[in-house]
Formats: sequence, C-alpha cells, structure tokens
Amino acid sequence: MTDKQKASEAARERLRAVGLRPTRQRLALAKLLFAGPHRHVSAEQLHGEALRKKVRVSLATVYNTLHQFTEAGILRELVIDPGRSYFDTNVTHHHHFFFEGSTRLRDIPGEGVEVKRLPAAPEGTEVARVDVIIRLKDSPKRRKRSS
Amino acid sequence: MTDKQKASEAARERLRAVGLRPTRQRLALAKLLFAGPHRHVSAEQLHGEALRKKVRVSLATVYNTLHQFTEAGILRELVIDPGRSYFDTNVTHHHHFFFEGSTRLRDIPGEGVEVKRLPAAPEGTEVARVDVIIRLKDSPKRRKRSS
DNA sequence: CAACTAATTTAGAATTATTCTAAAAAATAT
DNA sequence: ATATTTTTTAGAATAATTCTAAATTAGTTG
Ligand SMILES: [Mn+2]
Ligand SMILES: [Mn+2]
Ligand SMILES: [Zn+2]
Ligand SMILES: [Zn+2]
Repeated sequence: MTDKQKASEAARERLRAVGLRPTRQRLALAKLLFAGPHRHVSAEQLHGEALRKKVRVSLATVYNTLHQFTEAGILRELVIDPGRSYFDTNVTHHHHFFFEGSTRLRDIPGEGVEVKRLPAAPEGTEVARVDVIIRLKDSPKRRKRSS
Repeated sequence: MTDKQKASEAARERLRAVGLRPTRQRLALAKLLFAGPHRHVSAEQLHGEALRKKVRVSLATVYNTLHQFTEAGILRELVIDPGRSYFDTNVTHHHHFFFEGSTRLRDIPGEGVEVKRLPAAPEGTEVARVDVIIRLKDSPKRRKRSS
C-alpha cells in the first residue's frame, strides 16, 4: 500500500472514530492536518494549502470543519494572537512558545513545565484547561555599555 | 479635597509620569480605568462607560488610548477570548481565571502560581512574558449514577 | 439501483472587532 | 497671539469569522 493510501485510510478512520461523515472535503482537510508532524494552523492557512493542492473547498467549510474537529477532540483551539485563532493538531498536554510579532508557535512538552500551587477553581466551576503561553521577543544582539 | 478632585489629580499625575498630554479624553479614561479596584475591560465596554458618564469620546480614541497606555506600561493587553482583547489595569505579575462562555476574568495573585522547569528561550530570543490562563467551565451539579 | 431523508457544502451577505485616513480641534511652545 | 505639534474624530476600510438559505452529497430503505 502506498503512503498516500495509508494517509487516506488513516483520515477515513479518524473521521469514523469521531462520528463525522467522510466527505471529500473533510478527508482532504484531515489529510493535510494529520499526515505529517503536529502543526498549528489558522483557517486561512489551511484553506490556502487546500487550494494549492487543488482540493476545492470553501473557507466556510474550513471553518466548520476546524470547529467540528475541535469539538470532537482531535484539534485544540489556541487563542494567542489578537484577531486570529490557531488550531493545534497536538491535543496532548503541552504548552507553547509564541514568537511575538510573528505567527510562529512552538510546542513545549507537557512534562517540560510544571504549574504549581494552582488555587482551587471557584465554587461551582472546574478547570477545563490550563494554558501556559511563553511570549518571546528577539533578544538584543548586545547592549551598548551605557555612556 | 473631594474624592473626585483626588481622582483627577491622580489621573493627571499618571499621564504626566508616562509623558502623555493630559487631554480631556485621556483624563476621563484614566479616571474610569484607575479610580477603583483593578479591572479587565474591553474597548467597547470602556467606551460604553464613558458615554454613560457623558464623556464625549470616540471609539477610535478609546482604542488609541488603550494602546498608548499599554505601551506606556500602565495597562496590559490580554488575549484570551477569540476576537476581543481585554486590557488589565493590574500590571503586576499575576495570572487569570477565565470563565468560558462568559467574558469574566479573575486575577490570581502572582505568588499563587509557580511555573517550574520552564525550558530556556530559544537562541536569539528572550522571554517577554509568561501567561497562565486557567479556563473554567461550570461544574455539573451532580453526575447521575451511571445506569 | 431509485427514491428518500438527513447531513454537508457553498456563495455571498452580514457581523464584529479593530485599524486607517485625513481633516478639524486642542495642547503646548514661542 | 501665533505657530507648531499632537490629538481627536467621523467615517471608511480591513480582517477574521459567522450566518443564511439554497444546492449538493452521503447514507438509508424499498
Ligand atoms: Mn471558535
Ligand atoms: Mn493591540
Ligand atoms: Zn501545540
Ligand atoms: Zn488581571
């Protein structure tokens, strides 16, 4: 079996597992998202990729699909940048480096950070998720000695 | 001296300290933001409050002012909710509870959370800020015993 | 398969938050 | 006062996202 076929199988199986019909669009998007290593994509980015690969799919469907995948638990939505959401194919416990001024995100393994002494969730609520975002800026090459 | 006068003085002094001209609009917004206890506001919210208090100010000026205050270090911008920024009058080190499905934020004192074993910032970058967001959901009243 | 029903996709309009533009107004400096 | 610089503003523009309602497609049943 070719790699392409394997990716198709995997995508089909993934949709079946979460109870979503394996439509042409969803299969194509699932392949783009889950074929290679983990990634962080915006809706526009993914839509662009699909079009480049000659997969005809509307932007509305990309949004619908990303939200369906998120609800199904095979994607995770990240809010990090004002005015744009990212979707993360890595739904295991982990945190993020964010390079300010860019759109780049890098994973930090879940064991790589410990969040200690979390206060209890307020009465009537429970913790849905803990997000740690480490915002990075370029470090100045070298500080001039002050005059 | 009345409380009102004291708030005006304080606002004027705050603007002077960061080198922003004490215009009518900036003074009014500074009073709304910094008079009482710490708060988390969106631009629209603050604009609404100003209008209710008969302070005539445009929404564009509210945005300009919030960004200027942020650059000056007397506000901090929080990205938590897709499609809307909050501005935090508490610029000391602290983290947040966020009540999903609402727009409510609650501070967690900086000492209340410890982030341990942070990996080093990648080469050429340095940590600008570490944000910890604890996303809360309503806890179910009581789970029915499974049948 | 054919017919049916329910789910999905889509184009395009609408909405929302935010930013931009360029002209008027206000603040400061001379 | 006059001049210079900064600020404000209305309104247009932009960008991401959501909505609507009609067309298409998938799964199901006879
Ligand atoms: Mn969403
Ligand atoms: Mn901003
Ligand atoms: Zn990630
Ligand atoms: Zn806060």
